[in-house]
Amino acid sequence: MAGIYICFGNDYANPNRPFKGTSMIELLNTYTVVDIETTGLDSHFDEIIEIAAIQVSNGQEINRFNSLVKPNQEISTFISELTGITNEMVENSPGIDVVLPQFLSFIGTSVLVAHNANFDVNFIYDFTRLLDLPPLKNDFIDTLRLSRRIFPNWDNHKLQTLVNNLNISDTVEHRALSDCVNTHLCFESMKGYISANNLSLDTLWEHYGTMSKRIHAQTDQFDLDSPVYGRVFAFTGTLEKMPRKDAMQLVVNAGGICGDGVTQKTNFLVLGNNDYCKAIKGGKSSKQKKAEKLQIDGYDITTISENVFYDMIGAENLMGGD
DNA sequence: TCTCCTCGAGATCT
DNA sequence: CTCGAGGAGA
Repeated sequence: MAGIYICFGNDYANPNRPFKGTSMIELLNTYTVVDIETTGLDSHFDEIIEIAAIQVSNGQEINRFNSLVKPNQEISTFISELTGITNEMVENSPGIDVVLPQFLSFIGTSVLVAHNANFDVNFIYDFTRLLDLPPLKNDFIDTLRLSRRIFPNWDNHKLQTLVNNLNISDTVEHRALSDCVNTHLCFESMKGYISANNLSLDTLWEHYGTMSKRIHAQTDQFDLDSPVYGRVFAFTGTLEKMPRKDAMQLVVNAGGICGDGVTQKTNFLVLGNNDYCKAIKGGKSSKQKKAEKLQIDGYDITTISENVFYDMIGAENLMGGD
């Protein structure tokens, strides 16, 4: 599908991990599944002992990465029993300083998929900083978050539970590559469940915030001279050339701001096809009427047609020129 | 009525 | 971390 990129993440930047990517909910077909095994839960004190990734294209695995990692500290018996990874096994394995650059090269800039993705992403992020590597910026999809939303009645949403309930396997191995395989299958299974049951991300997240809140910029490099930059947009009616949320995406990618309704802060109201309200008195939507009133009252708001909107967004943004 | 915020409860990862 | 509840402000 077209480049819709709905993110349902935090609006505020994480002060401890300023370059960390966004937790997005998007049913992508091309992504990289990642998983790590560690000596414990705390990325400040614990270390990675195994790291794996699976490159997925069109839903299918096309490549995999897998490596044990020798930590500086001893692996506790608790972790050895949990994962099956012993001190002996990692004795001759490379350190994280060797493995992490290879891993980062493998995942590139792809969107990551993981179960409780924040755990893996935070761990990897912190070790990129520790080793003075470029910080992990990849956006990511959390299958934990997705399963909680799709199956709210389940007792829990551990990977083990997903694997069982989705009839993928009986047991989970608690090894990095094995968990990647399971997470891959779980994600594909949930995507299938959504389409098979005529669900969609919009319906699943219908009451979470508002549409405009769910759309985040795909870039942090804005053209400050764009007529869109820093301006507040609202939409009314159905656009002809694209879904409204795609148009909102264009706005925020150009550094603009989207609102759901017309307020005193709105600068532009984009008029789509309003056939549906022909029957309404004056043939104008409530948003259009409100915009006209605000304009009369002296507010900086202009109603524009869909075509004028695309002109404002500008060929320089869509065609990569300057 | 709508938007923005703060806060607390509840999970999941090894 | 995520999400929803409840309050402040318009």
